[in-house]
Order: sequence, then C-alpha cells, then structure tokens
Amino acid sequence: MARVPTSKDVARIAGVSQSTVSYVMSGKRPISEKTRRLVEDAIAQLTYQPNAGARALAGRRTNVVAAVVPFRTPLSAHGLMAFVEEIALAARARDHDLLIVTADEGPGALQRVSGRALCDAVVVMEVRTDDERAEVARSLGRPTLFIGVPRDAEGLHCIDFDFEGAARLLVAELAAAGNREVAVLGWAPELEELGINYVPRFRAAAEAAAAEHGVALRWCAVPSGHGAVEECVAQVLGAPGAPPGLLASTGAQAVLSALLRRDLVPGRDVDLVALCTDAEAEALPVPLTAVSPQPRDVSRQAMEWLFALLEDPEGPGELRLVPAELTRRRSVRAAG
Amino acid sequence: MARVPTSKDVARIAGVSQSTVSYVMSGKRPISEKTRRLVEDAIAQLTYQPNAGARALAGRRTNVVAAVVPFRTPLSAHGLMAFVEEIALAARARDHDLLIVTADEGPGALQRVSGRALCDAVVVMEVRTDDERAEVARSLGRPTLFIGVPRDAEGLHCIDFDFEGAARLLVAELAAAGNREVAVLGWAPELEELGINYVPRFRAAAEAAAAEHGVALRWCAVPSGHGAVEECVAQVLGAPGAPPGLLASTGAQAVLSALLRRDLVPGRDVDLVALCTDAEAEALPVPLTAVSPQPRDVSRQAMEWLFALLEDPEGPGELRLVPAELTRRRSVRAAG
DNA sequence: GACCGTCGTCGATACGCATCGACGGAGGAG
DNA sequence: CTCCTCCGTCGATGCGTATCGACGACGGTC
Repeated sequence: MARVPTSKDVARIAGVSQSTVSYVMSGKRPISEKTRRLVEDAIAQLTYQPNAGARALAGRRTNVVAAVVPFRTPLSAHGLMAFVEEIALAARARDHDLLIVTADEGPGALQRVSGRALCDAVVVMEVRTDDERAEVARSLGRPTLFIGVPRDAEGLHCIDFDFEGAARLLVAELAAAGNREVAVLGWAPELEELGINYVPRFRAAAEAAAAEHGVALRWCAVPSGHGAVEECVAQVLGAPGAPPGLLASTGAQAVLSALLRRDLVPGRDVDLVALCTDAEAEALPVPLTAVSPQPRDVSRQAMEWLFALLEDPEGPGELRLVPAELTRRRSVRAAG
Repeated sequence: MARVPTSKDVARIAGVSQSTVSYVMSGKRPISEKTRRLVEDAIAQLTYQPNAGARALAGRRTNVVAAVVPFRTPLSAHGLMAFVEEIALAARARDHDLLIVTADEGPGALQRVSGRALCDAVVVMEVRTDDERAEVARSLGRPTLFIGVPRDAEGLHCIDFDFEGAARLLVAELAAAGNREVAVLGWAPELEELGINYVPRFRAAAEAAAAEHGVALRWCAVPSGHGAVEECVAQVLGAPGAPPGLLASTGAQAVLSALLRRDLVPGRDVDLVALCTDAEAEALPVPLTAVSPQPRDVSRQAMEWLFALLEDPEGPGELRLVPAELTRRRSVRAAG
C-alpha cells in the first residue's frame, strides 16, 4: 500500500523545495508562473492533499468549526436540520469543516473541543436563560457564537431571531383584524421550565403588545403529546361570545387541523396567525399569515459573524437580532 | 493571555520527562503509582488537554469519524436526526468526535476528509443504487461504512434495515386479516428516480409477498406535497367493493388523518399497517400495527462495526441487515 | 555474592507543514 | 559599469505528541 504523499514528495517531483510547495498552496509569497505550474502539476499527479493535523500543528489553525447541537430538542427536527445544514454550508464555503458535538455533553464539550484544538471556533445552539456554557465561553479563548441569548450575555457574541418583534407583529395583526381577545397556543410548559430563553421573551412581548392594543391575552401552554392541541383549542373556543384570535407559536399545522375539524376556517370564521417557516405556512390547506423564525437566515448571519471574529477576535460582545417580518396570507379576515 | 499548556509543561511540573506524561495518558507502558499521581496532579492543575493535531500527526489517529449526511433528504427529518445523534453518541462513547459533511459535496467529500487525514473512518448515509461513492470508498484506505446498499457492493461494508423483510411482514399481516387486495401508499416517485435503493427493494419484496399470499397489490407512489396523500387515499378507496388493506410506507400520520377524515377507522372499517417508528406509531390517535425501520439500531450497529474495522481493517466486505419486526397495535382487524 | 530479568523512566526522533531569515539573480537608477 | 532594490526560492526551525531504544535500579536465583 502506497504511503500517502506529502508536500515533500510534491517538492521532489516538481524539483523545488518543500517550502515552495507550501507557498504555492497558501499564496503567501510571490511565486513565478513557471514554478507554480510545476508544483501544481506535481500536486495533481500525486493527488496530494495536505495533512490536516500537520497543518493545524504548524499553522495553529484547524479549519474546523464546532457546533453544539441539541438533538433532544423539543423543537421541530426540521428546524434543527435547517440550522445545521446552513452552518455546514457556510463553513464549507470558507473551506472549513464542521465538527458536531451533542448538547448533552454540557459545558465540558466546549472545553474539550477548544482545549484539544479540535476547532478554531464554536457555535452554541439552543441557549438557555441560565446556561453554564456562557461562563465557559468567556474563558475559551476562541470565537464563540451563541444562537440564543443567556441572561448574562456580557461579553458574549449572541445572535437570535427577534422573537419579541415577532410577538408584537402577530398580536398587532390579530388586533387590527378586530379581535378583542387573543389566545396564544404556546410552547410546551416543559420548554419554559427548561429555560429555553425565547419563550419568556416572546410571552412578555406578546403581553405588552396586547396591553398596548387594548386586547385581552390568554397564554395557553400546549403540552407536548398528541391530543393536547385539540384540547387547548376546545378550551379556548369554548367560551361564549366571539372566538378569540389565535396565535400558534408552534405546531401551526396541528392547530389548523383542530380548527378545520370543527369546521372553523381561518380567514372566514376565525383569525389565525402563526410563528412558523414560510414553507410550512404555505404548504398548509389554508395558507397562514405568519412570521417565520428564519432558521437559515439566523445561521447564515451567525456564521458570517463567526468568520469575521476569526479574522478579528477583538470584536466586542454584542447581541444581534434577525428582524421579524410578517407575511400576510389567507388565515386572517380583512381588517376593519 | 497564557499559552495553552503542553505535555512538556505537565512534565516540568510533575518533575518527569515528556514521554512519561505520554505514557501515563496512553497507558501503553507500566507507570509507578507515585509517578502516575504526580503526573495526574500536574494535568489537573494545568487543565492540560492534549493537542489533537499533534496527536494525529504523531500517532496517525485523529479520533474523528466523518459522516456524510444528506440534509436535502426526502426522508423525515426526525429519522435523519436519529441517525446522526446515534452516530455522534456512539463515537463519543469511544472517545471519538464526529465530523459532518453534506452529501451535496459528492464523492469528493470522501476523498477530502480521508486524504487530508481529517478522520479515521467514514459513514456514508442515504446510499443510492448507482452511487459514485462506492467506487471511491474502495480506494479510500480507511474503514468506510455504508448505511444502505449500492448495486455494486463488492468489497464494501454495508448495513441497512431489512426493508424486504419489512415488506413481507406488512403484506402478510394484511393478508392474514382477510384482505384480498393491498394498496401500498409508497414513497414519492422522485425518491425512486433518485435511486434511493431501498424503494425498489421494498417494492419487489412486497410484490413477491403479495403473489405468495394470493393477494392483489397496488403500488401508489405518493408525490410529496400537501394534498397528495388525500388524493391517493381517495383514489384507492374509490373503487367499488371492500376497501383494500392499506400499507403506508411513509407518512403514516397523513394517511391516518385522511382515513379519519372520511370516518374510516383503521382496525374497525379498514386495515392499515405502516413502516414507521414505534414512537410515531404509538403517538397517533389510532395506534398503528407497524414495522419500525429502527434508525437507532441501524446506527448503533453501524458504529459498532465501524470501530471493529478500525481495530481490524481486514474485515471482509459484507452486507448486514437489521431484522424487521412487526408490532401489532390497533389498526388491523382481528385475523380470520 | 555475582548475574540476570523486569519494571519504570528518560532522551531522541519522527510526524508533515508553515514560516522566518537568508540569498542569488534580474532589473532599474545613477 | 556599478550599486541597490525587489522578486523568487531555499534551508532551517518549530509546532506538540507518540514511540522506540536504552538505561538504571531493584529483586530474585543459583
């Protein structure tokens, strides 16, 4: 079995020194056209590929980004995958690879991948309000980007979707349609207890917006489990009088199904707005007026920022929000 | 900012040589209790962690497994995540990390992660019948495990769920319940065209089993898209006479919803069996008699095999199938 | 009491690449 | 024609670890 070719082999074949090969590959010193061609031919001939370990050792750069992924997330699997895929693509676009560690490993995972120099930078997903990883990240010595916002974000680089803006837009839309009451079919109570930090942020903003529009707000945490949505919807619509406007912060599809099953068509008999991706909103039997949490945009911006930090690690800690936008479809009656 | 501690620093503090530190960590030579303690204390004091690059360079082992993940899969995102999570867990259980590359990168990704020595072994998911990666894998020089089976699997290590066995079990169950006709609501036609290899395998086995039981089989590829399932169900049930037994090879939930919407309760009015995970089968309003494709079992066994190959790379190419098992729930009427 | 084997440790080296300083040659300025 | 500059290349070194051979000390055997 042939040994794997090294840059020294390339150098020998091209008739140059090993360092020249290195400079051809990195472009960090001028190289004559002739020499470049010789080296490139030799590289092609040997199908030479630089050894990542040696590169990391000598160059102090691994060209690897690590991502802490919460597989056991209560979120939609699709949402998670969109994040991860986008992160992987962004990394590859800059000639980096992606190392995945599970969130269950806890803060130790950060110390491991960073301490062992397995990566140059880290992305942390599903940040909780009290997240031990916040403290660890500060002393990590590597660019670290949080997707989500811990309570003490001092000095950290955090990015997140603007859940508060989303809450305001959605409540305002229902209020403008004439609803005097808004029922939020919200995330499972477990999620809130877990400390997933956007739940309280969304809720507080929704309540503030309701108060501002002079609308009553009812927050129904929908437990996970199959019949739960059905029950909540029944409960919410059970009261006498006009049905409230509905805001599905998760599981839009299930809410819509529950309504249709009672022959209530959003946009005709009730108003329904949702926090869900555009793809989901459009695929449903009744296209929903919705705000999309933009997982792909969030990831893309996160990675852009992360690579900027790799070039200038002195970037100050900061919170960036990806703005919420409402797309009107057919699940809300005309205002007025 | 303090320099990252190295094994040399540990050695100095412990008052031993660097090689002794190395032997303490690897356990490859006997070490006296006293020395071991000195070294371990020094390691703890410095929170020393070995540099992965240097380790890979010197030891020719990265302790990283790469996985080629098909993000753009037509499969359920949940299914994919289960695979990836299980692979990550199995890797960590053996002190390895997981590098993710997207399937869009094609065969080049294999050559890259292997050629650059970014990993010790590779897992390839969503194998197609004509998969260029099969050829590449043969010359990779590293243990490579395929989850799925390419047409030319000669010399490759492939593992997959026994889709053929699953088809036989499911068809047999419907036949035993007295159905004279079976309609398979199958994977989207795109999937088949893509060459995802288990689709034809499942289909052929289903047809053979139907013939064997003297049952007519109707294969309906359900296009992806929202209303498609509804349409297919309508079409299948539209014929006069007793409704056929239904086999949902994907999207069990949608099929069940479509039936319920027509007031057909599986287990009472029709028979429905599915290929879906146990979790899904149990969470539905009518618990389904089903065969689970066992994503977690497949991943676990794949990783077990992969690590065996890491210790003995001479293991012969082979196809291993994870057996199918049918779990009876309440969606099929009593046989007879 | 001399000898041999084992245990525990050390020093040296290799791994493959990036980078720094140095150096020879070509070209322009005087 | 000479001196100087800049371009292109080379040799040497360091990155941090694993591993090999060697060596001293110790205990047991005859």
